[in-house]
Amino acid sequence: MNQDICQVNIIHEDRIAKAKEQLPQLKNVTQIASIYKLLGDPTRLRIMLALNASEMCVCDLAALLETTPSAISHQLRLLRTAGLVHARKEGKIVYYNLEELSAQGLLREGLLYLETI
Amino acid sequence: MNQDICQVNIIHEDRIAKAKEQLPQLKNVTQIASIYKLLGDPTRLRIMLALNASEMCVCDLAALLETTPSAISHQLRLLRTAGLVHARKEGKIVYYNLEELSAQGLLREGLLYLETI
DNA sequence: TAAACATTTGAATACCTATTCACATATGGA
DNA sequence: TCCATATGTGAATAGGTATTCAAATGTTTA
Repeated sequence: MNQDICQVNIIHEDRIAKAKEQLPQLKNVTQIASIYKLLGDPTRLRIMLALNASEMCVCDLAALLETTPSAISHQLRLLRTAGLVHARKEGKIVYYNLEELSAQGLLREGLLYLETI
Repeated sequence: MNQDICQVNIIHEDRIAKAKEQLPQLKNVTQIASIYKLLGDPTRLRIMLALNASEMCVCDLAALLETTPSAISHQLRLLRTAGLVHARKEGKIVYYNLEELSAQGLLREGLLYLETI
């Protein structure tokens, strides 16, 4: 079959039209996707779930997740840039927290999903 | 600093212990992460949102999302394997639907997240 | 000041993955 | 039967990314 964009053989124009109305702009969908993507890595998701339990520093997270502070720090930067966590510095130590009202609903739904399996 | 697993310098044992209690098993966290990851790609997320609006076939999705049926089919296979969508064949045409009670809560939260930006 | 330590950062690397392309399969109609 | 069409599939590839390693930065304390 023709590999080009499927323009000729549109099967259900009504359904396509309805979905087109309901679908957010690509730009916005991409933005939501970027949040899902951040939660889609086990290390980052564990960081988020750990911070959901308690404020923690980089070394805490490294010990808890049995990895290196460097790996944690790299991932925290991504989470921070996306506004999912924020940092609070106290002397040498940097404490990380979940950003309220950002991804907690998504985290909650993820845990609910787990219960259904 | 030592790049090995951070065992020596555990800063807040109480917080680590609390988080360790609350954190699901790595195996389970990884499974949730795999769902987020599937939603973390713009093409797949748009497929999911489109199917949330209406049942559609591969060609419909290709036309709506302005890509090839092949690309759509590849992504649908991943979504099907994960149990997020299911297929219903009718003659030549394969209709795809969202699997109820699977990722709809996650989708809803994603759209809510969009409203907060 | 010097040393120890928590964290960050940049480059390198190994792995993953989304799309494309070519082709196969399957179904319906002429 | 032959053809058009809808979908699936496998290999190849280009781009993305998580981790590691080495080094730097900033901060406290001796």
